[in-house]
Amino acid sequence: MSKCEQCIVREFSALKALTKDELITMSHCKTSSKIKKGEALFVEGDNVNGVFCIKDGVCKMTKLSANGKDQIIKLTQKGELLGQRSLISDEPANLSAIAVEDMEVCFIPKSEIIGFFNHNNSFSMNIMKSVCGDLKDADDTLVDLAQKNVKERLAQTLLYLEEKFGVLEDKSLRLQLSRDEIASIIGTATESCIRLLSEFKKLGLIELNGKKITILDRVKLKRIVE
Amino acid sequence: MSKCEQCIVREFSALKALTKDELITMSHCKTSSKIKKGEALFVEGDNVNGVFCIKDGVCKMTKLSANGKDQIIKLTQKGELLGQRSLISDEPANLSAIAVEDMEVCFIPKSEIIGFFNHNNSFSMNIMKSVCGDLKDADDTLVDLAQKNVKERLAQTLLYLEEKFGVLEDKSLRLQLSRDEIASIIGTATESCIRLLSEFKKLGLIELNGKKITILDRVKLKRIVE
DNA sequence: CCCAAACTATGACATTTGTCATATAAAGGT
DNA sequence: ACCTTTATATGACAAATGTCATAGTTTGGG
Repeated sequence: MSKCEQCIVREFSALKALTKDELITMSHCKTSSKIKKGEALFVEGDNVNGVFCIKDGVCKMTKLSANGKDQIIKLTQKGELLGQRSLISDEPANLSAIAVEDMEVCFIPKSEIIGFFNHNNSFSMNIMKSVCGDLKDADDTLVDLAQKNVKERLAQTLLYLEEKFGVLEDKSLRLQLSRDEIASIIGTATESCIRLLSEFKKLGLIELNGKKITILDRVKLKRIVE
Repeated sequence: MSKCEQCIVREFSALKALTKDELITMSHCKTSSKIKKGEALFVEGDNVNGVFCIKDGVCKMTKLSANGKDQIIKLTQKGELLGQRSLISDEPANLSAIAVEDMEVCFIPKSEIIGFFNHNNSFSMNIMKSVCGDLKDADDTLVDLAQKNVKERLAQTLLYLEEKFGVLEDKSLRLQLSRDEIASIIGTATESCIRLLSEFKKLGLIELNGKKITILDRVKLKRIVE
């Protein structure tokens, strides 16, 4: 059992407000696990009963639409927490969390979090700010989905993936998603997504190499987004 | 200056957790005002510095898109609070709040709310649950925008307007929005919205009389939504 | 009461996007 | 290493949606 004190999650999440004593308590009640790419941390409707800390890897938060397609609502990575909303609302998960890379996570039971919540004002404030940040992001995404066309949304998503997850040594996007997953972020058919990626490639905006995508012309992509 | 104790907002919002003493304190620091249809309570980027209680009327929360069109993110009515997210995040408003009916509101300054927040656990929990509810709604709307077509979204919106705001004596929707506003909820061009309303009318699903919309066939509308 | 401005309605057409079919390429299990 | 499955790619076409034009209708201010 490793200590929570040095954990990357502490550095980037609401957990940074915890005291040394609280961290020690947490070290004793947490459970660590490894999740393989494609596996679910939880799915819509599950009672999560706690919060996950992502020590490594990336997962997609998805929701199944009536038409049978999954929509990706959010990508969550190393250093972030999962399941805060369910915990506060005291409701089953509204979204599924599926690993898009192999992950390492810790699970902290609800009772523990509630305890910190009630005794550490700065911790509860952090959690609330994080939920508020999610709400702002969701509202912004909602406007883009309603008002931008597919091409604009694709350009925006490529820039977002570069900004949030960075690039590899060869300059290609670090987070490698399938065409299907990219389509599921921008809310379009897989074929439309593939077609537009080909178009961007022909225009010299990006380079494609299997799953590797390299952004060649940020300025023109930004111009497409507007 | 009226008392807050009997106010409808207390009944339906996070304020129900306030004690008698807190309500009295609030009565003394609140400011009431009337907002005419079309006027703004606040706009994107404003420092709101407090929370609005809606005593009467309805307002739309909108965000301006890069293409110059407003997107309606949420409709808020009598009994609800406004501006919670900005207050918690300590950020300028992400959305504008514009009256779609004449409104009566009270404004409670930030300092007051923060005070309740720090001393009344059940109040802060209520506010958090309310923000979490907004997040869930936003995520759900996001999936609908991404995966449903305009016809499905229009049918869904009509049913939603009936459910949330009810009907008048003549069975028409109580909340009367312009075609432009309806289009701005479902994220489409005004003309498309008008065309589909005409189509629904021809199919006998609804009746149109100026701004009045009457739902005639809930079952078929639900079938369109899926 | 009248008039300008805003809203509603509809046609014609262009553009965007989705669907189906098919071919090739890549990935993963035994 | 082989084979099945899955992912990527592209064409052809249909359907959905946006845009522009125009006309009738309603609304609100003076």
